[in-house]
Amino acid sequence: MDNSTNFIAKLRNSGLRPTKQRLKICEVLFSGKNTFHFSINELSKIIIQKTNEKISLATIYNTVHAFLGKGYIKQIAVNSEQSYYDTNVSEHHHFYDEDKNQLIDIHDSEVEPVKINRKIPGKKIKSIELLVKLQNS
Amino acid sequence: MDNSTNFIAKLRNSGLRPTKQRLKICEVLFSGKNTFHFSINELSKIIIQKTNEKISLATIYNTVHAFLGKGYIKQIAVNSEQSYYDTNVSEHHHFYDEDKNQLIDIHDSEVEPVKINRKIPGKKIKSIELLVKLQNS
DNA sequence: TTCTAGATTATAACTATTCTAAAGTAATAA
DNA sequence: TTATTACTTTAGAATAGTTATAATCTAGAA
Repeated sequence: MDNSTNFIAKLRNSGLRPTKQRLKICEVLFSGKNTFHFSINELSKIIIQKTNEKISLATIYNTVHAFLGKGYIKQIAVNSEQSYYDTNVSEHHHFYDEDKNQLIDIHDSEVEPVKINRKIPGKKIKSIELLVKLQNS
Repeated sequence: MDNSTNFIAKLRNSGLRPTKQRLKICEVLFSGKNTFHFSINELSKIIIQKTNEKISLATIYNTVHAFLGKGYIKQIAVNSEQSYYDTNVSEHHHFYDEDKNQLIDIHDSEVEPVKINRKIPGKKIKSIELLVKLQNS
């Protein structure tokens, strides 16, 4: 059973039709051994590099939103210029290098777990994001 | 010595000309006893409410950038739809209520201090932002 | 094979933000 | 004061990221 078979099942199981485009995006996002961060534009370029074919921006946006909804990827709040996404959906934190415009994972062992001693009535915590902005020293 | 005198001195001391618009924005941002969060659009509306006059969006953007540069306010990374700013420049963290689109301060006593046990060569930490996203429970 | 709901696409539209260049104003010096 | 100059404000144009639209296409079911 190769990767593409896996992706077909993965998509079907979560109620998404395994279209050519979605499979291609799965390949790009989930075939490598490492997780990574990307913006929509970067993803578009990676797709062209790796597959020599272009997927329309609209479809990339649609697919990224669908994958977000299914929890395949997550969004990272960095700044308001563009959205960043992460193929690592486990709870973890980030350095953001403002000069290189680059996100770097912070591993659990590198930071004390964040503990919030306050509750907001009627609300539950959806996510905890820690962003450590870096500048040249 | 009233507020506006203070703001004139404040602006002059940091090398910004105390123009009518900048003074007005100072009033709106720094006269109240509480700090608060705002987007550019919200600020524009508050100015109109409080002074019955409109300041052009370009000037508001300019001024907010100038004030950011001088450290009068700080920016908060919430999402990529728009920028949020905070008149409380001390290091503290936030809840973000995604349903109400509202930021809520987390006080120091409500969270353990964040400690990062990792250094990135050639970089220094510029800021540590913790954002706790909330949803209806 | 046919049908249909869902998917893809190019492109238009929209929103937040930045740029431009003309007109206005604060600070300085005479 | 007045004149000069550099900085500021402004409307509106331009740009970038994202979302909406509507026509075409396709996966999956009948």
